[in-house]
Amino acid sequence: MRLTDHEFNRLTVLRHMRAAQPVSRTDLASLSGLTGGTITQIVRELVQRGMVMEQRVETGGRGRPRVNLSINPQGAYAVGATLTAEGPFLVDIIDLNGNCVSSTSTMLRGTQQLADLADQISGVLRDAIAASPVAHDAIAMVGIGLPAVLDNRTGTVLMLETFEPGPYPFADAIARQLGVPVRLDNSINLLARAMHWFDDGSDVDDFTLVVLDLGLGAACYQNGQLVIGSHGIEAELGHTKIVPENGRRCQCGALGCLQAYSAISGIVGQHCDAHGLAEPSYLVMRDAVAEMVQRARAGDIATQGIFRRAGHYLGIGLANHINMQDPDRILILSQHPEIVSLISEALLASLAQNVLPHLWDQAKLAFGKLDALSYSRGAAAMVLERLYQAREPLQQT
Amino acid sequence: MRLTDHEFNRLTVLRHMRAAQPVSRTDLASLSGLTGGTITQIVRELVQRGMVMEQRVETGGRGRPRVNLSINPQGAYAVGATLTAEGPFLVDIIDLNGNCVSSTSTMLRGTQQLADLADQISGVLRDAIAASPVAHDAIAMVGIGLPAVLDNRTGTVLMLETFEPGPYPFADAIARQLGVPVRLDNSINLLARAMHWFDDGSDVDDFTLVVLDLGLGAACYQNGQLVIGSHGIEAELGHTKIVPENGRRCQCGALGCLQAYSAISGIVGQHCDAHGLAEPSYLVMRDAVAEMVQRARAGDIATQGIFRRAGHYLGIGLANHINMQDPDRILILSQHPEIVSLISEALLASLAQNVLPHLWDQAKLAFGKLDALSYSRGAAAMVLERLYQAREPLQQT
DNA sequence: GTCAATTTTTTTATTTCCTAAAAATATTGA
DNA sequence: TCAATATTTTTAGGAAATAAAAAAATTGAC
Repeated sequence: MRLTDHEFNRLTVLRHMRAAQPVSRTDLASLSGLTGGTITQIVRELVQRGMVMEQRVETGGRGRPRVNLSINPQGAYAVGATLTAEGPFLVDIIDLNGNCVSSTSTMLRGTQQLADLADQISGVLRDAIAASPVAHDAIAMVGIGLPAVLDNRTGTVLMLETFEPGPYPFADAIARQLGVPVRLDNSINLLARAMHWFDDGSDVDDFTLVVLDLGLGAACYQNGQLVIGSHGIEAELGHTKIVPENGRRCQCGALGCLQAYSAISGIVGQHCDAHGLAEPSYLVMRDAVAEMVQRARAGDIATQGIFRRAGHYLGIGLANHINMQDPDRILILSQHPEIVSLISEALLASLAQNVLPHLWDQAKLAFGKLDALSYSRGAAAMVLERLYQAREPLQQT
Repeated sequence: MRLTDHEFNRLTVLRHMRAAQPVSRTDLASLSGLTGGTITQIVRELVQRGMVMEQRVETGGRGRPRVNLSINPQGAYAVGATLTAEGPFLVDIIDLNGNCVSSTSTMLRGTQQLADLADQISGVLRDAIAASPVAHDAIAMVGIGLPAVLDNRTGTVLMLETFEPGPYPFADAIARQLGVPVRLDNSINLLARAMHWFDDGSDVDDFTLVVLDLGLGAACYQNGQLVIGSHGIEAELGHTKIVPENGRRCQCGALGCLQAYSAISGIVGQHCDAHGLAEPSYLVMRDAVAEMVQRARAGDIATQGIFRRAGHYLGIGLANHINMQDPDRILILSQHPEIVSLISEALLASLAQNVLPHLWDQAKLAFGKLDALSYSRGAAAMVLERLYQAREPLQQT
């Protein structure tokens, strides 16, 4: 869906305001390229809706003093929720600056019915909102992230592992029970949204986010927009093929997937292969890799080799992506910085070797720590983007 | 550069007109979602500019008869030119329907100076236009395709093999000498533009074009726009890495590139490796591969193996792309259908094996023949797109 | 033949939203 | 007190969309 010029301008103004806040109207005009009159008009609307605050400023110089504008964190709240791979369902209530006001984690009852899952989630959300200091009608929208194949425009879940296959109108089901609009997206897309909206990514319009966790996923922004393939699926970096012959078997059934070498599950899996152990379940995978980190640090050559290979192959996978797409920046996120530090040397060498010379610049690459809140912030970012596009007032209060 | 709403609407109307011509205003309104009044206004401008013709229609039914609209092929002409990998410089003059009016091929004098190349090209273009039945001032614009790294917004060449490195303002240099606006793009991007504007791709807004020739290239359309990375380089499918260890050396210097296995140069190269021959030059590469085709057809197991591997690896490379980007369609073009038919079985098997099940559908894939005119049609398409965005009259006649 | 019915196209009134320029506002320093 | 100055708002004007009314061009029934 193409935004109208006006929607686009409004979003531009808000994005500049977020990045530069507090900032005057005049500065916003020069940042955005719009005229002062237009800024006045757009800002007036945002102030009336309670999303933006004004604040006098004593400049000391001559002339009419500027009025600084900033996002009003209390202007509205978004609920960001995530179903994690390991089970707990996280609910955070986020203000307009991306700060968390309240946070809960709930273990859901096992089920294979998407309808049942939606029911449970509705209940958890209702409780979380009730228990929070935020009034129910100050919640503008709910954003939910799922590790699923889904259509984020309609909020329909197509495929969620261990559940009966969809399509199921997940967002609608929850919205009906909760009485608040609900938006849905894939977990990794949410992280990318969080980067783009709240973090360093906010001034970068073309970047790729790589998440090195139990699995390996990626999401791309291009021209300031999340790239969504024709099936609405995130970039499946983990299932690109790195080893063409006799590769390791991946959970997806294919052979030689990057994930089977460079994701945590792959790293642990290779270790188990070498020692004739059964691969541990997801629940203890993090413990297993922590032990491998110890070994590698203690000088275990074989284990070091596994990490080195993980870095080398991840470099190939990323190089392939860079050669195809030429993103401006790449950000690798992980919950486990110690893993990143063990693989980064091989990764950089592999990138330098495999990316086309014109396309390679080390400054492209950055590493970051993934924390549980990022998902919720992403869900909130998705909601904010939607809110800012809309023109209705936020609250009925 | 974001189009304004009006520009976008104008382009939308023209695209629908092209695809459905001849077509009435009313039908255009429902196709485009715009109101009749808007269509009247946009079409009036296009008719005044001479780009669209009206034609009465006897419907037989009741009511005011519809007036059919179609693109006026003689409304303007675009020059499409290409510097081919093997040397000849092709110049075609193309009408607004993409049909070729006049065609020349010239061998340029060898040089390493981009300025010299631009001079030669200017001369050839001037002669080609003079020799054609089209008046000089009916030429609205010149589009040139180069197998180069370049910035297509500014018409600057950054890197063209065997030439001194840029940046060099190639388009400006030619435009100054010729007195006609000039646009530049990468050759493979041009092919994608030709597909999107003139051919089957015109109703598909997300597709990937793969060109299997001496090298191996690709270009992607997403949301009806050519995807251009942050360096303006086309998707370097040929330099994605398929063999992670001890792969063949590629012209780019790296090891294990897809191009070293699945491009014609790679196919011939593997044959030479096996027989201890020196790799032939680009000029006789096509003869060499033709001989290999004969051998394979005659039952030579080793040669068949090379083609099979080419297909298998191309399948992996494409699967990686599909898993990352999820394009709606994939079109594989080649000048040599016989090569495609030798590799297609292995290619399809490899795709079926390596693409994630949700993303795979055989209908996605199509094969086509690449003819020399396609490049020029692409150059013309680039020019037309630009023309349609502009609002000045086409000609000074 | 005339005219009601019908379909297509154009016109008109209205709205939205931008820009440029003028006006208003709010402050400091001479 | 007011000139100077910087910021913001207002105003007038224009581009381009929509919805609805009007106009145009034809057929078929009587």
